Amino acid sequence: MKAPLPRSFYTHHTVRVARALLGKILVHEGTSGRIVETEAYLGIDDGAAHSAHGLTERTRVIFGPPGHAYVYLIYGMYDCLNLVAEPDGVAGCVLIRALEPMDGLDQMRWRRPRVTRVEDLANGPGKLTRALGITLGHNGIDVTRGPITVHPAEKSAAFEIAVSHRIGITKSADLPLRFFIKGNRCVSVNVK
DNA sequence: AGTTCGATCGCCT
DNA sequence: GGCGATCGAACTG
Repeated sequence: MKAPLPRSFYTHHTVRVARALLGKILVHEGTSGRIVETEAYLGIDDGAAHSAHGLTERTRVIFGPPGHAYVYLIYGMYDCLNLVAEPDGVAGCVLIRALEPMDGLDQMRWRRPRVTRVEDLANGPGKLTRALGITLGHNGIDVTRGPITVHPAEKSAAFEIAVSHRIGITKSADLPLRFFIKGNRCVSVNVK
């Protein structure tokens, strides 16, 4: 396993970070997966972003230093993982939407017992946090240190990046801010 | 203090 | 393809 991505990886425009995260490896306590789908949530001119209404207790992490985890509860029951981008003081984060499971398949199956196909273990933002054991308790942690970390791929594999509008939002719905590995079987939904 | 509604998922038809 | 679960943040008054 290579060293975690350094903070400088995250200190860029959110779109650049969202694209660069594709193909990287997300790790938590013996479970891991290849990131195959992301969405960018911008600090300005993005009504869908939680940071759109400014700095609050909830959005504090998004405005903070890059390379940290923003985890929030959606629909009262699912946890969603974001990685904070942009310099300290500037809002912007990347929602991790889908993983291709790699290590710790037994643990993932234990946490998601009704799933039969490997590609269904982590092909959604709520599914991947459940599969890897990521919860609200991880909000604000530094992913350059752990226990959640992100690593370069062991060997570089060529892939094509596809772009679409983001999934499940109503505000700023047409912005092309969803990025995924074209043709990957673990992408959450087929939307173009 | 009450209401609305969401960056989802899985079960039902 | 439709819908219920489940709860907290943000907004209304």
